[in-house]
Amino acid sequence: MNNRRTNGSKSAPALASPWRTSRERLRDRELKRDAVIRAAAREFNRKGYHNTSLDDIAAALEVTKPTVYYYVTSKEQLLFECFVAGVEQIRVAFREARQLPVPARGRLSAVLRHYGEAVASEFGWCMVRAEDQDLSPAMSRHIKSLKSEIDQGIRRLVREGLQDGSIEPCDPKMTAFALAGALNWIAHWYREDQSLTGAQIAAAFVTIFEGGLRPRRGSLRIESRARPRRRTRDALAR
Amino acid sequence: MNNRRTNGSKSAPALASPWRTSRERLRDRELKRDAVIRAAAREFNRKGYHNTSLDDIAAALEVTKPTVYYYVTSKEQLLFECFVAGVEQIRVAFREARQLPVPARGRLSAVLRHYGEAVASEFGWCMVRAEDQDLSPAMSRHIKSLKSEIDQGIRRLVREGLQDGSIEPCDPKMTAFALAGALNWIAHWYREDQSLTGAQIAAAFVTIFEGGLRPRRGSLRIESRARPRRRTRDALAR
DNA sequence: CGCCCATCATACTCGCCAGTATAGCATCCC
DNA sequence: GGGATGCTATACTGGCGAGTATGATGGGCG
Repeated sequence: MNNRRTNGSKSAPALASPWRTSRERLRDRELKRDAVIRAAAREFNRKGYHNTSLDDIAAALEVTKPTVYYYVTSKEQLLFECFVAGVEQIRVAFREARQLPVPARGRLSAVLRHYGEAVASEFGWCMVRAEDQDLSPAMSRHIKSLKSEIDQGIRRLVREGLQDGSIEPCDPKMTAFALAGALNWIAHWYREDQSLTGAQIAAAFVTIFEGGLRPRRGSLRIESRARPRRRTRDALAR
Repeated sequence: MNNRRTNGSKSAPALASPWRTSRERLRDRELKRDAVIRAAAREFNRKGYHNTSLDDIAAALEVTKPTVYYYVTSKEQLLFECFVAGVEQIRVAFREARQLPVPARGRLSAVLRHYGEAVASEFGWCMVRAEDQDLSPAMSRHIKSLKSEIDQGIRRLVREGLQDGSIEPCDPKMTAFALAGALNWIAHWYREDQSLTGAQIAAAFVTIFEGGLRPRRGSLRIESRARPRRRTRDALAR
C-alpha cells in the first residue's frame, strides 16, 4: 500500500539506524539489538549514565522506549553490555600479545596500545566508567572480576618483564595502576579533543612509559641553546 | 520536647559532627558549613554523586535535609565546593614548586607528588570526577577552566624541562595527559585499597614516570632469568 | 520580660524517569 | 482468511529525590 521507500526525505544521520530502512528485512534481531547497545554507548558517552534516560536512547534511534525494552531488560543491562563490549577488545589484545615472540616489555606495550585504542573507542567510556555503585550487587561483582582480570594480566606482564630483564625494576602493582590509569583517563578527554586517533595516543603513551622522563645517555639530546638552567642539577635529579 | 542528647545509643562515628556537642557555641557557622562539605565529600566518595541523596548527607551528620540547605544552596554547589577544595591543594603545589631551585623535572615531580596526595585525599574523588555533564553550564565552565589551568601548568613544566634538558624529548600535551591521567585514576581504586598512603603512591608513580620501563644501562640489572628479589621495596623507598 | 534572629525539624510539592499495561499493525504460515 | 507471532507506539504507574513552606526552639539583647 504505502510506499515504504519514501524515507529519503531527511538527510541520513551519521550512523544508520536499522529502523530507518526498515520494513524490508525484519528478521535481524541481533542487528537491531546491537544498534540499541551502540546507541546507548554513544549517549552514555555524551551525557553520562545518570543523565541519559531511556527515552533519550530511544529518541536517538528514532524509536520509543518500549522498543528499547523489547531488546533489553533494563538500563543496567545496557550499561553492562557496553562494558563487556569494551572489555572484550582488551581480552583479545592479551590473547594476541601472548603469541608475540618478543620480550615481555614488547608484549606489554602491544597490550597497552590495544588498550588505549579500546578506551578511545565508542565503548571506552562505558568500560572505564562503569561504576560498581551504579549497578546491582550481582553485576557489580561481575564487572569487578572482569576488571581485575585485566589488572592481573598487566601485572603479570610486568613481572615477566622483570624476570627476563626487559623491564626496569619496579613494583608490578603500582606500575600496572599507573599504566592502566593513564590509559583509562583517555576516556575523559578524548571526547572533547579528537585531534589524534586512539592508536596515535596509545603509541605516544607507550613511548613515554617506556622511555621515562629522565633523559637517557644514549638518546639524541638537543642540547638546546636555551639558557642553561644553572646550578644543582642533582638536587632532585636523583 | 524531644531530647536531642540521647544519641549515645549508637557508637560514635569516626568523624565528630559539630552538632553533637551543639548548643554551646552556636556562632561557628563556618565550622558547620565545612562539616557539611566534608560529609558530602565522604558520601560522594562512597556512593557517587548521583547515588547520594541530600538526605544521606544529612543523615551522616545526624541532621535533616533543611539543615543542610541552610548552609548550602544546592546539591550542585556541594559538589562544586568539594571540587574547589581539592583543586586548591594542587594550586598550592604549583606555587611551592615554582620556588624550588632545581631543574624543571624536579619541580614537575614535586608537583606530581602533591597532586597524587590530593587525589588520594578525601576530596580527591570529587575533584577528579566532577563531571561537566552533571553541572549547570555556568559551573561547568568554571570547573573546566580550573582543570585547564592545572593541565596547562603541567605542560608548562614539561616544556621547561625540554628546554633545560632535564626531560627527555616528548610531546608536552600527551605527556601531561599521561601523567595527570595516571594520578587522577588513583581516585578510582584508592577507596578500595588503602594499603599505601597517598604520598607513597605518588612517590612510586613519580619513580616510574621518571625512569620508564625500559632498563637503563646504569641501573642495577638482574641479568636474565635470575629470580628478581625485593622488587617492591626500592620502588617505594623513594 | 518580650522581641528578634539564627537554627533546625516536620511535612509537604513536584518533576523526572525506569519500567509496564495495553493495544495496534504487519508478516508468516497454514 | 485466520490465527500466531514479531515488533512498535500510546499512555500509564510508582517511586525517588531535590528543593520548600511552615513553624518550633532557644539564645541574645534591649
